[in-house]
Amino acid sequence: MLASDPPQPVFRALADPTRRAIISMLSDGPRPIADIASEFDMTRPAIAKHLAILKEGGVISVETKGRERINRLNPQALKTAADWLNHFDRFWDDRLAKLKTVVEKST
Amino acid sequence: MLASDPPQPVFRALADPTRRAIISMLSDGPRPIADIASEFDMTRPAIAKHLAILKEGGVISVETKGRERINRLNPQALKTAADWLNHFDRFWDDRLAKLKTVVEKST
DNA sequence: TTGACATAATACCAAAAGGTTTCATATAAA
DNA sequence: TTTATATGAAACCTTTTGGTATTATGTCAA
Repeated sequence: MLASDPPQPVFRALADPTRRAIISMLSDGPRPIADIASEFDMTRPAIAKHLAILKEGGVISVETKGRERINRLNPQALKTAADWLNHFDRFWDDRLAKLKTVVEKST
Repeated sequence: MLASDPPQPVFRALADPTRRAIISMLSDGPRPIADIASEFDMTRPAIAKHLAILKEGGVISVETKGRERINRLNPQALKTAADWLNHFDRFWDDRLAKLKTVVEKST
């Protein structure tokens, strides 16, 4: 059985390589905008736009701390996309798919 | 450790809801273009463009059969995207992540 | 061989995406 | 209280995206 289509904003957020790089970056811990922007050859407003799209997709959450805004990865949103894709894993890994079913049922 | 960024065309292919619907559709078996287009409220050329993008991403392969062109799902490309996302599963499912590691090592 | 069918190819369009620069605002620090 | 810092927000630009309609091409079938 296939998963129903996941919320569009998650896959939209994943569609850009800069945003995927930001996701990887934030998996090491939360960071403010300017800090993130310093790692890209791109202006800060451009990064801010990417962060806005990541937030729309629920991929990050933002916490204002003084004059800084801390961007924190929200991996649950990534799971939404992963779940959709993993429904196709029966095509590439039957063994693992079966094992996962066992694990999930044993919960 | 995180996966390196996967080929951009795969995630681009996944970014559109129509294309994801086509992927689901083709997971039931290969189909020609007109057949796919008949299930959407959209012209056939529009569907043909989506199929072209799916093909660029390696998500489908196309086989010409007489005057028909059969579109077939290529799940290996989906695995590329799934692999990238699943590297974050330590954030949402430690138990499953560990189990997968065991399974992969036992190969 | 003529006609119907499946698709390709082209031209065109509006809106969204991805970037820039410039300016405004709020907080921290001297 | 000034000044520097971190960010927001607006205006603008170019390219890409997602769609249309129209026309052309190749293949099957009567």
